[in-house]
Amino acid sequence: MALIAPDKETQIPDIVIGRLPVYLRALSFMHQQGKRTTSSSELGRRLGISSAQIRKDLSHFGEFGKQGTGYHVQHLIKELRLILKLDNIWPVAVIGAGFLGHALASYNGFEERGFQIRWIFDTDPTQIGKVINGITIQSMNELENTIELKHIKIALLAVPAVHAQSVTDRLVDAGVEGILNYAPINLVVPDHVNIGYSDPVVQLQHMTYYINSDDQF
Amino acid sequence: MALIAPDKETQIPDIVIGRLPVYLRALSFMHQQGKRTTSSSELGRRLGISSAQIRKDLSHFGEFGKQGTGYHVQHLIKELRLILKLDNIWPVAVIGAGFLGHALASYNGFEERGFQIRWIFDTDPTQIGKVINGITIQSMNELENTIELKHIKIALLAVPAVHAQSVTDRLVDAGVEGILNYAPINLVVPDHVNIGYSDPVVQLQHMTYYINSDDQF
DNA sequence: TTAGAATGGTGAAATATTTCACAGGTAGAT
DNA sequence: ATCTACCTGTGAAATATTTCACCATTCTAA
Repeated sequence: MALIAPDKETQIPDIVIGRLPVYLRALSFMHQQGKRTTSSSELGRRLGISSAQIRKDLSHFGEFGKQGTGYHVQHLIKELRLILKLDNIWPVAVIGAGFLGHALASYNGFEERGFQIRWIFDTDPTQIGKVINGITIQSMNELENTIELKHIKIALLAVPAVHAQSVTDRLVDAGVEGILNYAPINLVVPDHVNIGYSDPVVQLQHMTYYINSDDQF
Repeated sequence: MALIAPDKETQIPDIVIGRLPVYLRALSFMHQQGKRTTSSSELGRRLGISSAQIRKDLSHFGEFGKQGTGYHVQHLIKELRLILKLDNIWPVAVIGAGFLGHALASYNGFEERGFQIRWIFDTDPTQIGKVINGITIQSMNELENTIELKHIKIALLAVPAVHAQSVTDRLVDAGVEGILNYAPINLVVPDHVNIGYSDPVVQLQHMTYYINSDDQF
């Protein structure tokens, strides 16, 4: 009956959301360099994106710039962090303590960007109990208990492809809502669970389409 | 003068190219499972993509299916490999022998999908000469020479963010045309160079937008 | 004070991408 | 033979996304 759609699902496009972390990363870089302000055109130049797109993207969330001046770097960073729910540190679990799991647990770039690796799980009895970067490798037997007890929402999945789906099912059942999957396989999950994929081969295969393989060698 | 555009830049959308490796991965999985044929709807169900999209995507390259029957898995795999130029193995260099470089060099999933890690470079004198998975770590001093001599086209960039751009410039000058960048920074490269990004934090920050951080803890 | 250059926000237009829906075509069961 | 259930490939329609183009505003310098 309403003349205007009552609560029209004014959803912000996912593709827009996906660019925000990239903007945030570039802005943080600028901030580190001591830059106080920037503009959509400068940001766009750095990222290979049109200035109009940046302005349009940001306009979904409010008005953060000033005409003639541009954006205050620190302020925009703060706003983006808020939008992306990065105002608190997200505790993260790594599943799988192979080479990749080790690399992830050893990487110190998470904390300043909103995440902290706090748990590592593995099945291998010879790995369990070892300490990586201050974190003790736990048995997969403790997976569900720990997730539920600690309210773990985010996991990095670094197990062999054959186990990826079954481990995912366990994570989801226990309450995990975001999984970054490093196994080269597509995961099936309920709608409310967010999956990110990181398969280097998929990205390389995308590139090779555009590269001429000169058969000389 | 031609009535019909002579050679109209009938470019296939990049977004389509980007899905082909995912199709290929799923088809290879099916093949491993012993499946001989599949259909766009089955594939779509597995990947969370509409069947129409899969058919439309493939139709850019030819007619690979049969009405009523679907697609012959092995045949479609072969066609996709050809399209993506995966009929030969691409030799790949890893730049940076930290934890991540180690993990990449140690990963044995590249070869069966078209790539082989053949070189690893690092600046650290205590690392140079060490062998990872059969590959000897070389000095960055040899970077340009080796790239030119071996016609290296693809590199995995696993160096600290502060060095990522300068190393990229060196790679590009030496002839590399595809870079998968693991550093959390945007790279500026000439048009003919393909860049892929792999920054776990960017993907996690994308997810957190959709996850409720119940402040209970 | 004014002129000029730079910039953000934003409807409207232009493109790009996805989905629809259907004309064939296939295979298996009866 | 015929019926039924499935398929693909595809033009057309529907959506989604990006770009355009311009007004209002801000800052700097003369």
